[in-house]
Amino acid sequence: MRDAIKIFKALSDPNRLRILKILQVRPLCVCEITDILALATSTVSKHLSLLRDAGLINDEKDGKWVNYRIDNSGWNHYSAQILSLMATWLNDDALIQADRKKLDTVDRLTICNR
Amino acid sequence: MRDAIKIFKALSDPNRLRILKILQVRPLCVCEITDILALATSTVSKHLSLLRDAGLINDEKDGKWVNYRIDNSGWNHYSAQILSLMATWLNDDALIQADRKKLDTVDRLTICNR
DNA sequence: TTCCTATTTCGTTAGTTGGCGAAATGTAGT
DNA sequence: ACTACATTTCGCCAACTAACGAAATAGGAA
Repeated sequence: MRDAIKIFKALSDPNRLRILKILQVRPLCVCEITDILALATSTVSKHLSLLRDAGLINDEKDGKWVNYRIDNSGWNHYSAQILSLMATWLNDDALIQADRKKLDTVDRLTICNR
Repeated sequence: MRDAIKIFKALSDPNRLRILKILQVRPLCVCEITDILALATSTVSKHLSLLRDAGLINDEKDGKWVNYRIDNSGWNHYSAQILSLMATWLNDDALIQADRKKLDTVDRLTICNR
């Protein structure tokens, strides 16, 4: 039951939903996500941690960046099924669409180190 | 997005998951659920309210009882899909199984008014 | 080795949530 | 109309959570 609760809690916050929806498009580093969501880096880092601990995303070091992406391993028994649902959900949501539009221009080489 | 958040929040609590899992078996009144979960009536009522507001269950007056049951109307855009998932989830969970076993003996005619 | 950058962790604050008991409400039965 | 019963709402409390800034950590580049 704890694995299911973890997933539901992870998805109970609007900003964490936004993170998941933009990561569906492509992998991103913390400061790119920070830029898109306009939150503090520390807040984003914590949100990412909760999503990762729930089995919904994973991370990978890439030079000086840590890239986060959707985790399709399914190590959390329930995550694959939820991720399948989430792929179809909220794609018409105005805020999600606005976030995704920012993906066109977000670029770690220009926004990090600010 | 608020409808999705409502559902995820509703399912983020172990006791609310338990309520949903026993209601999958059959409709129940508040005092039957109260007996199975061993919580205060007021607590159960509040949990039921959250599940109902999320579109996962509905209620119906039945004499002096209010019966709650799974809501298959799908008025919350996302609830049908989550309910389909939940039908297969957690059925092996020991606590859920124990709760469901109590369904064999719970009887509003003997437990209410105590 | 040192410096710089990206990220994570920590500490604090304000707001939210799950539990309870008490009070209020709804209504069936007499 | 009154009583009894089932439920809901309210008020309180303790625990939890999302936000931030500061400090600590990780590690790449020079």
